[in-house]
Amino acid sequence: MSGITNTRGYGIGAISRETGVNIETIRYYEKIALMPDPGRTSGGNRQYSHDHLKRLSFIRHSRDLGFRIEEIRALLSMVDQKDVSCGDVHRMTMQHLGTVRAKIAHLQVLESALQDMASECAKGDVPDCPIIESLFEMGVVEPKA
Amino acid sequence: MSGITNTRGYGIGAISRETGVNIETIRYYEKIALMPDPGRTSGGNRQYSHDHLKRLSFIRHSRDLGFRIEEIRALLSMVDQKDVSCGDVHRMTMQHLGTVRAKIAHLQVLESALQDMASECAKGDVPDCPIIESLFEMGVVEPKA
DNA sequence: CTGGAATCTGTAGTGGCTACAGATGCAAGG
DNA sequence: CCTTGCATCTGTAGCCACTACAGATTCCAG
Repeated sequence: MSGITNTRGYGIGAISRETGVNIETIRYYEKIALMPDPGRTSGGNRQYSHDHLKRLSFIRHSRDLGFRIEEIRALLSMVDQKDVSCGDVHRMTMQHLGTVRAKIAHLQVLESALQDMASECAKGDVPDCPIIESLFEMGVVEPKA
Repeated sequence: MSGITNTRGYGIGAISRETGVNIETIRYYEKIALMPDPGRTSGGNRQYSHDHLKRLSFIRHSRDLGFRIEEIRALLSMVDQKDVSCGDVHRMTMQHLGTVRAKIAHLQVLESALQDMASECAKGDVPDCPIIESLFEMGVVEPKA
C-alpha cells in the first residue's frame, strides 16, 4: 500500500463499464458540462473519483427514466447546491410523468389506428391495398381556421 | 376563365395550408427526393399539381402514424411502381405496430417507476429527497459478463 | 408602378449521442 | 530497456427529421 494515495481512481473505460455509459458519451457529458472535468494522469488520460462514478450513475438512471439532459442538469444543480427541495424535485418528476403519460396516450391512438388499418387488409397480392388507400384517403387536412 | 390552363396549380404556401405540412419541410422532402421536383413559374416559384398534393397528404398521414421517412419511401416506391403487394404493406404495418407497442410497453415501465418514486416523496422542504436518493442508489449497473 | 407579402437558396442549429481518423499513452512480457 | 498492442486522446462529421434564420428575388393587388 502506497503511503500517499492508494486508490488512483478509475480510467474512462472503467467507469464506462461500471455505469454502462458509453465512453464517447462520457466525454460528451464532460463537454456539455454535465460531468465536471476529471483529473488527468501525467500523460493526459482522464482519472475519475468515486464521486464522479456516483454522479454518472445518477445521470444514467435519470436518462433511463427518460429525463432530458436539461432536466438532469437542473436536478444535479439542486444536488450540488445542497438546496434540494423535495417539493421542486417532486414537481419535476410529476411533470415528467405527465409527459410520459401523454406519450403513452398518443402512441395508443396510433396503435389502434394501425390495428384498424391492418385488420382491413386481406394481405393478399391484390393491387388495391386498403392500407395504402386509407393513407391516401384520410382526407386532406382542413386548415385550422 | 383563361383558354389555356385554367388551374395553375398550387404554390408552396397553398399545399402547406392544405396538408398542414410546413413550407420548410416540403422543401426538405424535395431535397431528400421524397417529393418529386415540382414545376416552376417563369420566376422560379414552385408550382404543385393535385398529384403532388395527394402524395404530400400521404406522407403527412404516414408521419402522423409514426412511420419513418425511409418506411414511407418504401411505401411510396411500391405505389409508384404500381407493384403494391398488399402482403408487403401489411408486413410493414405490422412491424411498425410492433415498434409502437414496444414503445408503449417501455414507457409504461417508466411510468410506474416514476409513479413509485413520486409516491415515496413527502414533497416537503426536507433536504433528504427520496427521489434524488433513489436516482443515486439504483445501484451501480453490473457489467454484462 | 409600387409596396408588402410570399417565396427563393443556402447554411446552421436542434437533441443526444455515435463513429470515425490519426495521434498518443500505458502496462505487461521478453 | 524495449516492444507490442490495447486504451485513450482530440477533433470533426454524421445520424434523424426537421426548424430557423439571412439576404435576395418574385408575385400580385391596389
